[in-house]
Amino acid sequence: MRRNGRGRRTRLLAPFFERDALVVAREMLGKRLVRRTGDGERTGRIVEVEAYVGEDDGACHARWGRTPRGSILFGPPGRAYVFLIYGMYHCLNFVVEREGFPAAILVRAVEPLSGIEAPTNGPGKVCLAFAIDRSLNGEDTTRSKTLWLEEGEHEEKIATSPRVGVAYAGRVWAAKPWRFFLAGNAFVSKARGVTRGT
DNA sequence: TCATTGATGGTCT
DNA sequence: GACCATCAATGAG
Repeated sequence: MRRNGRGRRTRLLAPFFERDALVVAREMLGKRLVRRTGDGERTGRIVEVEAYVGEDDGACHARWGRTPRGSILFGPPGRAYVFLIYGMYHCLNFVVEREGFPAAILVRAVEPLSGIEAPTNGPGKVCLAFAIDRSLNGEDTTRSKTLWLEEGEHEEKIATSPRVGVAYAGRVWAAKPWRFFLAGNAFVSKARGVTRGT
């Protein structure tokens, strides 16, 4: 477990998130996702993410501008963006880049470390296993007592592929290699056709 | 192994 | 009214 000089685990703060989305996406791999509830603490290593970048990105929820749902994306970095998808699952993102520029990193898969009993190899399953729903939308993870990221490492190589489930975004945006995952990690999602990367 | 489908409700034009 | 950053179950080959 990575700890700072006083033996505490090190939380990721605004400067980490307030950078180029693709850089943050890569660096989020291996970091520790922490969720604290009345049931105790659940933690896991992030092994797969996707980047959604700007109003021009045909797959980003900011593509219509500042709609009620997407307004969180325009806010300060480090906040959680949680939305309901297909009427029954939630997706967890971390808002990145400077305030005013809409971008977020989707957490697609996690390797369980503690307190986890359900599978976490997919964005909907991560939210189920970590008890994450829309009540956490807008949560400031740089200060939150219930949801945040901590420092962490990985030795695996980083692989990339197009993002999953965004064919509607058009040829250009759907083809962007903005899915990042740890090559060979058993907890990466089993999305068809895009599980192999470089 | 691969492709297809149903569940289910919020959010968009 | 159509669509969707998902998932598990189903059935064909």
